[in-house]
Amino acid sequence: MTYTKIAVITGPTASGKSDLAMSLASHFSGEIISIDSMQLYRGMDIGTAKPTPEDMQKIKHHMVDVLDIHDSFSVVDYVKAAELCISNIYSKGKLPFFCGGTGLYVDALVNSTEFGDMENLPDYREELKEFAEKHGSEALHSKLSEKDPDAAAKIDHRNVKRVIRALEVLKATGMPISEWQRRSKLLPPKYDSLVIELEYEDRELLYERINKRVDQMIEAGLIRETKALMEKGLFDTATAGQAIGYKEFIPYFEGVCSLDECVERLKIESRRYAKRQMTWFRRNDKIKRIYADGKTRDEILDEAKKLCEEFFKPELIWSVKY
RNA sequence: GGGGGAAUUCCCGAGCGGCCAAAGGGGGCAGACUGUAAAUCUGUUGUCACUGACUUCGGUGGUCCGAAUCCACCUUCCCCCA
Repeated sequence: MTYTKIAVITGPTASGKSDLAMSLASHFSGEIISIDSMQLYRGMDIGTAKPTPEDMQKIKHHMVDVLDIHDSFSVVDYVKAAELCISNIYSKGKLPFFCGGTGLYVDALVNSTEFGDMENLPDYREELKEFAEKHGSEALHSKLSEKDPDAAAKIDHRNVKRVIRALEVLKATGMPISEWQRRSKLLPPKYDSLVIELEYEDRELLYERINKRVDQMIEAGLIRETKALMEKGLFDTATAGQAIGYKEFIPYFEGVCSLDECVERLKIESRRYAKRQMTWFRRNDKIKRIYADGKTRDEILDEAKKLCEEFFKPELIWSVKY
């Protein structure tokens, strides 16, 4: 039994995964599918470290610039669209290389998570949110405990967002979210995937890269970009406005903080994000981790190439034949 | 030159005789994560032989049963008058 194969290059922000993915895609005649929740949005270029127009000209990129900042989006939407990209790429005789650091998206894709068909219930969400504000998060949590004790046991009562989601799923589908999760885990994944994580063993090295990249973003015109997005209402949006790289400048525009203070804040937020990403990937025991410490681009590329060659062996023979 | 104020654990900052290894925040570290995920949330953060012991609150010396807290001197910094 052979599955469709996909390669995923992931890792914390500023680890150098885009660069690596570009090289791999060009070497293996592949195309890149971004697996990043923020590069989806048009106009959010510098702040999301989006591939440059030149990069995108060299190698075809999917799932970049597909949304307006006001569009809402979810993992489910992402996976659906990405699956289309995969078959599209294979139909051209090319190989799909995912590249990005959104852990939830990576897992949903790789595990073929079944989220269930449901409509969101924004009014119900709002109602629950108000309930929590009025009666406290514990009161909301006990509502969940009555109806879905398994989910309640896993979610901290202070994590109101999650509690609301669990209640919403129950109301919308009639089935507890814990049951959805249980069933989803039983389903076999649709794809055979190779997940490579690029990381740094020495945290300081990564943090230095992050700091440096933020400085480069500023030089590249991040403030201008933020201003333009702000005028379009970025900070009133549900998803795009959460991106690290823009909201950190709000105090500067409001005149509350200096630019330097906001830049420093952005660096901190980026570092902390990188940490969360690494925590996410660390629990994935199937991941192939490459430590970049002290290695040249070519050395890293060689390591990744070997993994890809082994993984895509049959596909590569096939493409040589024709 | 004279007068006043301040020095606290990685940082900011509370404490002003015992309940102080010292509030709170930041940062760090660790973790969770199944439809907003660059989001949301949790734990931890002096050392060790860790239900106890030891070393910390600018320095030195003192008062006291007992000091981060009181006194003296010293060092550094800030403010006011000159």
